[in-house]
Amino acid sequence: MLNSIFPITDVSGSSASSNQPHGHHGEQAESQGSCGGVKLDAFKVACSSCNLRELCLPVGLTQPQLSHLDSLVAARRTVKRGDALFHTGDAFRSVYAVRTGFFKTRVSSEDGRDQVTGFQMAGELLGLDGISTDRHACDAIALEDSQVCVIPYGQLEELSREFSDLQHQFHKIMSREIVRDHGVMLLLGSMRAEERLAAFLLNLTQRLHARGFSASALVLRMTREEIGSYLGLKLETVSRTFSKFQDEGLLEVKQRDIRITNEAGLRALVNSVKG
Amino acid sequence: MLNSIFPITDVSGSSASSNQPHGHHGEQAESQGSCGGVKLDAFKVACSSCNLRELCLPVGLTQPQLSHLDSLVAARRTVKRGDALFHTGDAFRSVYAVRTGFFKTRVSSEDGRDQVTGFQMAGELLGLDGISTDRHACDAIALEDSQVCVIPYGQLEELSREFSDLQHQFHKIMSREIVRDHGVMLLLGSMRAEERLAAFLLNLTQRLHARGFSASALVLRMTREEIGSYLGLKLETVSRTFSKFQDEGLLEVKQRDIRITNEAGLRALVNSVKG
DNA sequence: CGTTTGCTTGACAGCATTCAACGTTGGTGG
DNA sequence: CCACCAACGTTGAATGCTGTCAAGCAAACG
Repeated sequence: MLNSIFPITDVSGSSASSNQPHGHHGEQAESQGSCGGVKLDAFKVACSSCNLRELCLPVGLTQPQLSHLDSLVAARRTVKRGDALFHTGDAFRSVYAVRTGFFKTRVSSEDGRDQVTGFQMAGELLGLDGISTDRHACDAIALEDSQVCVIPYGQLEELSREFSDLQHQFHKIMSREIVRDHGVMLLLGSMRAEERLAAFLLNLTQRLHARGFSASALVLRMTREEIGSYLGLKLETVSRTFSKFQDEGLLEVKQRDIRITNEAGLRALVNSVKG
Repeated sequence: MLNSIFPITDVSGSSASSNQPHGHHGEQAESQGSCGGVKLDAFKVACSSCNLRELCLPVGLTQPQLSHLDSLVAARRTVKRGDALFHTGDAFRSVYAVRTGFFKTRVSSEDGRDQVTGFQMAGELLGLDGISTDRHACDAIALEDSQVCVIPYGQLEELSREFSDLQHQFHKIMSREIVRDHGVMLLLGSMRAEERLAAFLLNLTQRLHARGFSASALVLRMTREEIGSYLGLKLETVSRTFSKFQDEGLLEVKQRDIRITNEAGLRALVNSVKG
């Protein structure tokens, strides 16, 4: 039933309504060092043995290349739910690969409005915005207790000068983010509330499915307000649209537990949206 | 009056309503070869002597590095107004630097809607979306007769393995595109029509100013519909908003000729939007 | 167990869209 | 040179989707 590309450690057991892990707290008891006030896990977990390597930066690398990458990704960092991995304006030194947990990124305008620009899950990279000006251009906030691999950017550039495969994979990841952003523009610029939410749910389940989770049941890690911000809607509209989908038999909605009961119906609302 | 960072050849003379060049047709009479049905200019114009080098890929490179880049950017391509530089699905082989002219990029959903994702002017790069899947993920359409430098992507990766400065500059350009896209998301997700159009105009004039044009007078290269698509509005709304700005004394609008008469007033409408 | 935070729902208002008509511009060919 | 046509732009009136404001409920947290 689980079409696992790789086994996630400890998928939280027997819950029928969701097969997403709710915590991954087990590993965090490892010995931790500290560096500049942020907690860093001293234990090094090699990319070469990481179960996310088929979704993350190492895609397509050979074993020898992987061992070089291992020496680069020297530290992991734990970020508690609600805390920021980085803030707008922070000096940019590293990009981060989500190892466990869930993040949002958001940008803010001077007059206080803000916009969620993405949600990141295991294997996805954070911080690419910082290359442009050597300072981060958004906030990255953990939506649950999370762990990231710290990838010092200077060393990444260095290593990707040595290995064209790594270089190309890194470029692909940046390019994919651009393509994804354009898909979001299409969504924000031309879709109505129902279409936006349907596209959002299909995108989430597709990504979860690629990580071995159910394609039909999911637990939202974000609030209605955060969904609304991402989709350019108010939280009330998001809530109403969830209720509407439920009335129409497309979903079962219990707060953050969502079960898709008519995927074709959702798809019919969208017909598009890449990324 | 013209705060030129560099002199653009032949800024079209004495027009009071605009100091943007309307064509740059002069150079296109050069001898041209052909390659796969597309016109390629045989004349090689070196990056090292290009007046756009401070805005384009070569930013920050030394003379020796520049001469290497020169050997890479071997061809220029002419694209007539209305024609595509590339289409969605085309094989990705090169990125392109706009030399003269003006482009739009757009993505399309399966059900026919499309969204303009950006407008590109001299010195800006096109085609970065293609790295992700080896196929272009959008259409790039010339909004006026234009000329681009063809930068074979494989060779660019190669050369950027050799020169870290080039590598870093290329990464910066990709990152900047990501940051810009996030700014557009903020615009689409949280701003009202007036704010969107004000932000759009300020962004355009800022970029034109960086290229030596007036910060207050501009000629729009795109239709109301294209502006609307970019801003997530209908063309009627764009038109109405232009009229409203004119009534309020912020602009003088004569079809595509725009003169900003109260920049502070425009700025007050926005207070934000990067990119 | 109470407080806070998040979610749902209703009534109403407002901004942008839709539909429609008319005006303007630039190119083409008589 | 002028007429005509097509594409583009402007404006009005009415509709509708989403936002706003408000109230009540549910869940999470200490």
